[in-house]
Amino acid sequence: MREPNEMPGHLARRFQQIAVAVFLAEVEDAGFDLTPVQYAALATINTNPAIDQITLAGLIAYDRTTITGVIDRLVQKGLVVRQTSSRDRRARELTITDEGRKVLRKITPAVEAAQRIMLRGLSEAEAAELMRLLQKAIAAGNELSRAPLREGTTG
Amino acid sequence: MREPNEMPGHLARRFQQIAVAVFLAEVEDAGFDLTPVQYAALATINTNPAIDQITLAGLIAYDRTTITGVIDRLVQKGLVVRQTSSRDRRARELTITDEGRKVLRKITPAVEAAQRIMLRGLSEAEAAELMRLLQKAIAAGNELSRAPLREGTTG
DNA sequence: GGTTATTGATCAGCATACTGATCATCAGTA
DNA sequence: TACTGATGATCAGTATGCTGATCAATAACC
Repeated sequence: MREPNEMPGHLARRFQQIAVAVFLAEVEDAGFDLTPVQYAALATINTNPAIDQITLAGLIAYDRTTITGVIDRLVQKGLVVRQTSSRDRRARELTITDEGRKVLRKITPAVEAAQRIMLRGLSEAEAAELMRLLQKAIAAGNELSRAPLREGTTG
Repeated sequence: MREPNEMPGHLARRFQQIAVAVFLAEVEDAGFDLTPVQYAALATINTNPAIDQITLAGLIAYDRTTITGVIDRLVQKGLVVRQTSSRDRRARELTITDEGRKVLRKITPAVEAAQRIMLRGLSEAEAAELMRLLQKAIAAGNELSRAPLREGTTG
C-alpha cells in the first residue's frame, strides 16, 4: 500500500482540515463566530441580492441540502433574511441585513489572514503555483461531485 | 472581496469534495461500501497490528473522537476487532480480521483508480508538483489543526 | 503509599456534507 | 385546461469532523 502522504486524496483532506482550523481560529480571534461555508454564503448573498438558494449553492459549489441548514443559521444570527419569492413561490429570496454587511466588512481582514497562514510554508511563487494546479484539477473534476460549480446561472 | 476561486481555503474544500466523491464512486463501482476514513483506518490497522486508537488517529491525522465512530462502523462490518489491551486497560487494541484483509486487498485497485481520476486534469509533472506543494504546506501547518500527524508514536 | 497529573476512550452537542425521498410550484404541451 | 415533467426547497437518515466534558486507568511525584 502507498504511504498516506503520497495519496492525493489524503493530502486533499489534510490541507482542507488545516484550512478550516486556521479559518475558524482567525475568525474567532477577531471576535466573530462564522464557519467557512457561512462566510462564503454571506459574501455571495451580499454581491447577489435576492439570490435563490439553488443559484447560491451553484456559485459556491455546495450541495443544496447543505445550504438549507447554513441559511437557517445565518437567519438565526440575523445576518440574512429569507423570504418566499413573489415571482416564483417555490424559491426563497436571500438578502443580507445591515448587520450582515457590518459583519462581512469587519471580518474580511481575518479571512484574508487565514488565507495567508494556510500557505505559510510556501513561497509566493509556490503558493501561486499551488493555486493554479488546484484550479486546474478542480476544473477537470467539477462534474464529479454532487455539488459542481455553476457560474453565471443567476436567475 | 476576492473571488472564491482565488481563495486557497475555497480551493482546498473544493478539491477535497471532488476527491471524496471520486473515491466513493470508484469504491462503490467495485462493489464495496467503505468511506475514505474507513479505508485509511483499515489499511493502517493492517500494517500496525494491535495499534491503539490514539496512535491510529495520529498516524492518519484524524481527531480521536472521530476515530471512535469510524472504528464502531468497521467493527460493525466485521472488518476490525476492538478489545481492551491487557497491558493498559484504558487502551483498545485494534486488529484486522480475515474479512478485513480480504476487503483491503480487493479494494486497492479502486482506491488507486480514484487517486488517478481526481488528478486527471493534470499532467504527470503537474500532479507530482501539486503533491509536493500540498505536502509542504501541510507540513508547515501540521500543528494548526486539532488532529496533527503524529509519526512513529507507536507504543 | 497517597496525591496529582496525564492519558486513552467515550459522550453530548453542533455543523458540515452526502443520498434519496417528498412536497409545492411552475413550465410545456396536447 | 388537464397532464406531464422539471424545479426549488425541505426532510430523514447517515457519516464525518469538531469542542469540551467526563470517566477509568496509568504515570509521576513527594
